[in-house]
Amino acid sequence: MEEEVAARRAELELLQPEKASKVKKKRGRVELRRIEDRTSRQVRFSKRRRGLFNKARELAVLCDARVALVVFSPAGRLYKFASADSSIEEIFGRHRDLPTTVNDLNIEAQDSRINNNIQDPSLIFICYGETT
Amino acid sequence: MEEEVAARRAELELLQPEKASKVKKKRGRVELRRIEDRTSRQVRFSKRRRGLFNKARELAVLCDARVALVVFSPAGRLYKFASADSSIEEIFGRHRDLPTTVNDLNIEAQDSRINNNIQDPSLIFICYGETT
DNA sequence: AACTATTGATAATT
DNA sequence: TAATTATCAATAGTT
Repeated sequence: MEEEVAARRAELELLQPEKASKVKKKRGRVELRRIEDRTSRQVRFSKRRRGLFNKARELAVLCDARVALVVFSPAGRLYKFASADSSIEEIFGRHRDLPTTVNDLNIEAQDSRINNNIQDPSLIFICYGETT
Repeated sequence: MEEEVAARRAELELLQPEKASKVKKKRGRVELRRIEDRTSRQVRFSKRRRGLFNKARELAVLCDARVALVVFSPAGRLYKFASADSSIEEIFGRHRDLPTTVNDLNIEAQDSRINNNIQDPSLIFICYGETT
């Protein structure tokens, strides 16, 4: 295995610099700005989203913290996590049919809080998304 | 620098296993369950919280995603992040004096949504915490 | 989608 | 309580 790596490196060094940079683009530090290429952005989103949610779960479990996390993908898909699962699920459960206007949202939000028996007053979490 | 590491390793290998395990406890995979020791738990919370929020910020910026994250420490302290800052800040701003009952929460929540001009209908995020 | 080199996060330690 | 570093985990680039 290590021999394969060494062989590959040797091979790369024999290439022209231009060619080598194409074969093996320098990674460098991750620049903290929007990724322009649409495909890369989506791929990175999938990878990083998974990582982020794992971290959130770990923090909640290991450290006995309450964590609520909501992410909308650029495409408008919704991802969520809450350590106080029952509360957030009750609230979310009513809103699979996502409303599209602010007025609708306000009305729905009131309904959801009134109709659900919220058990944990220290973490109330209401969220809506448009699936564009 | 590498020499120092090598020297230290060599030193450890000379120790008795019992002694060595005291000097250098095997890290192993992080077990996904509540950390019992209070101090460790708090230290880990601080470190992991910082990491989680960095990841959240990176996901939002790099991938142009909307991210909302709320964490309550075991001690009840509140930490939050939202990529749609203005929305969450408006909502949060009104609730520095944290209510303590579910009824209070419902009333306050209604007020906040009515009085704030919510600009971004695809990310509405209402959260309350008790500072115990 | 799966793999690997590399960076980044962090558990243990000082 | 903060700083260091050895190690593990996440992921950028590649296939």
